[in-house]
Amino acid sequence: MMKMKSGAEQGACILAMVGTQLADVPIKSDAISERLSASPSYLKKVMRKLVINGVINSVSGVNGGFTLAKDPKEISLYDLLIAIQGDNLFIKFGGGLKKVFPESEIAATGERILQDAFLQAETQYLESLKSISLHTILSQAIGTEEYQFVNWNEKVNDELFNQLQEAMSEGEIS
Amino acid sequence: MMKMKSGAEQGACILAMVGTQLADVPIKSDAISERLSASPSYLKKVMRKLVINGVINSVSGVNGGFTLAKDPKEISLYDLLIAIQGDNLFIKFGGGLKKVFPESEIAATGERILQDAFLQAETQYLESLKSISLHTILSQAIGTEEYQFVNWNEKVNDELFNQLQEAMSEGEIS
DNA sequence: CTATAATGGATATTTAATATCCACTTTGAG
DNA sequence: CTCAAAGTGGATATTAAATATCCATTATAG
Repeated sequence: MMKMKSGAEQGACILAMVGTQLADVPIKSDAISERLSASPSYLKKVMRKLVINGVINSVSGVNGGFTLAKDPKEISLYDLLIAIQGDNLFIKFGGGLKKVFPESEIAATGERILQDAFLQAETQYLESLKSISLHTILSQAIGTEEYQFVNWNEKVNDELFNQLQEAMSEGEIS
Repeated sequence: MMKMKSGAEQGACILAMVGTQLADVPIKSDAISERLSASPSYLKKVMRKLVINGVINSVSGVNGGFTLAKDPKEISLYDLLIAIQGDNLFIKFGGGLKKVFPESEIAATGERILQDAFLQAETQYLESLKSISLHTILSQAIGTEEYQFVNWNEKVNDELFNQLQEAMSEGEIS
């Protein structure tokens, strides 16, 4: 089975599907993994991360599946990334400098400076991602504010997307 | 042999040693790997990355070793990270969305938005790291501007660092 | 010429990410 | 109440990437 380059990209695709799914019909994980040609069991674990982090909701059983847990305007790339990657995202500095300068304050001071610097950088990174919401991405890409119009659980006619695109390029400017 | 958590931390330790080495005596890679209790051959490859990226210089042969390629004020954490990690640092988005919305512009537009957003975030991250120089870290941690005073190729008396610390805490404020 | 140190390629090992399998729980329908 | 469909969770397997080793080569000083 083909491997996704990164869990984050997979997460983005998941949100694209959950976010465009008809609001009252939960999307099944199998529908997503099929479309992404991704490992069904692993994809479920990825989706679970999104559930645990409050990005999507899940319901078990017949008619079960996944829905967005919040308004798409309240779901940012920050939320996506934190949910998928947790704190495994960035460089972590341990106590390496202690080997260079043992038993003096030099190592401790140095590490503090390093940690502050990277924390600062990480904060900038994450803050930047907070400004892009799922709503922004979907409405811009699809060209309409009513993007919850697909039932991915059924066979999807991909031509529909083309028609939509054409209609948009004539009518309104997104 | 103990493994370093991350190449970046190892790189920081390397720069700490090269940066405090007596200016006219190149430091040998074996002196560094011994002190860091790191794999000598792998550490050489890490150092090679720093050489290739213009952070340090190398000389082969007897009396050979490594020296800083630039003024410590001109070496930033950005330089370190780029040298060590290259472009493997961040999330990369491939063409995953094309599976969700095939053959329409939706995927292309979506990916462009995502890529822009992450590029923006990465830029913020890296720019932030540019503001911290090796000079800043060493002078702050050690407490003096004359930090190129160690010959790591010889047996180092670690007590010296403690004495230095004490002298600093009496005399000047760093 | 020789000893020392960095370089580079091929390969091995280890770790983390990805994937699979299966037993379990939850839910709605009949 | 039972059954089938769907998510959950744990144990484990596979794969890819990072780390490590080995060894032959090149560069340099004496």
